[in-house]
Amino acid sequence: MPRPTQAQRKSETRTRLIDAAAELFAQKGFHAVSAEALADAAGRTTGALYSHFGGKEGLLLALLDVWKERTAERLAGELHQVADPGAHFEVMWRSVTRPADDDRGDSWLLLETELWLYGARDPLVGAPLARRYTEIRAQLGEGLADWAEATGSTLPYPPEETGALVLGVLLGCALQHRLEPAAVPEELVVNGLSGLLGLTPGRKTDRPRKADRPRKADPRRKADPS
Amino acid sequence: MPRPTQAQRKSETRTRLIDAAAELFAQKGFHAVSAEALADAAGRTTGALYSHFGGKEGLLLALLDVWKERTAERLAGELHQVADPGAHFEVMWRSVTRPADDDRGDSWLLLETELWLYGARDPLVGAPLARRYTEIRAQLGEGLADWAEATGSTLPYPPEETGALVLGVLLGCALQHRLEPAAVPEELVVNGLSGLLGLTPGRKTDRPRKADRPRKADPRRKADPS
DNA sequence: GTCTATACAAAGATAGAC
DNA sequence: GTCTATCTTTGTATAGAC
Repeated sequence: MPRPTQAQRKSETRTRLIDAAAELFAQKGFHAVSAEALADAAGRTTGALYSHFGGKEGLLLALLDVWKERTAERLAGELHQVADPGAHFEVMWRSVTRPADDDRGDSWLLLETELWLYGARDPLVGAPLARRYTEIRAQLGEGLADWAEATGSTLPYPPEETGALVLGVLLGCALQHRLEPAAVPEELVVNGLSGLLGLTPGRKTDRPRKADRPRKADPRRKADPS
Repeated sequence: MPRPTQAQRKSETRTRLIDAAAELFAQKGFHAVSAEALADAAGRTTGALYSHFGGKEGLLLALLDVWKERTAERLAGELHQVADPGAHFEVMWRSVTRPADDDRGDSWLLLETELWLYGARDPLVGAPLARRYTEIRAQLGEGLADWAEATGSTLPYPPEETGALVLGVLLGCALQHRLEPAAVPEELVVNGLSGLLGLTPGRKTDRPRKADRPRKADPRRKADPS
């Protein structure tokens, strides 16, 4: 870009600031990041930040919009290859727990939680955030319903509710995984999701749904508190 | 208490500050609460806060300890009546989503998330927090394993992993519920948890699991069996 | 549209009196 | 142990030059 126009520079500044916000909000949290730190990370100054977004909160809202789009794209991409749900869940789980591959690798869960927390306290953020979650549930649930329809199987819940449960497991397990990875092995989550939807857990192969009970691991050697 | 001793007053101040911290950290978030606001809410001044805890962070750590105990007690209390898991899950779900009954009513999820977020960023908080989650998983899993043993049924996963999945569903669904309560009805969570553990879902309503289910993209209101 | 400089407010933290 | 008073740092936000 030898000659960036004004419009280009403006757009570039917006992007830079939003990216910096995604990074820093995830890493340190909204309130722990100063406007100056954001501007610095974006290679600009606070003046530019205020000019574009009116302040930190405006930047957060803009970030939320971008975040919405990115999530939609990512989900659509991952849901596109409609393999069996087992491999499917594996991909989703990894996309939620991946260490630091791309920019929103490990930060993803942190930013997600940061946004949730902010949204739970401030309706101005909570409303669009709630809409976003609804869209995720819908995409997730309809993807699975499509798969079920294609394979002739049936899901035990309607699509939106299926999406809620799947998203719930992924989120809740990811939170635990972040603090103690060993406590939530990938296989457990994948099997759990399969079992949740009435598919046979522990069996990613073409096993009929209730033919055999899941591998009832029988390590009953825990302390007996009686 | 006509004559509070020094020790009593000291203990009282600690308690007051910790309670205020639980309340305010949940409501506004750690960084959004000033030391003065905490002291005010506790009926003390910042001097007392620094004297007791050395600062806001020390107060957070103390709060985490208390939080651990309270969670353990609460879980133990709720797990004690070993009815069937269905009613069991119902109680747990309600304890996680209750509006504002007692002090840690609605605030519970907020504070929980706030602590998680802080812990994910700061190992000093993350380590004890991780231990706490491990204990919760253990209590949860062993309670269910006990029940399974008592009724002769078998769980598809070992106790700790069962606890991880159950806690995951509860947390992940609670996060969604907070933003959009209608999207995560209680029945869905209870049925989901039952299905997850290999128990028959849909048990609360004596309706067979595949009774009627709206097709994908069917805007018809789903049959709400209640 | 962006930068420099700065006014203004708020928070963290401490010293010393009681 | 607790309070009052205060010091220092940090952050928000804006005004005006380029």
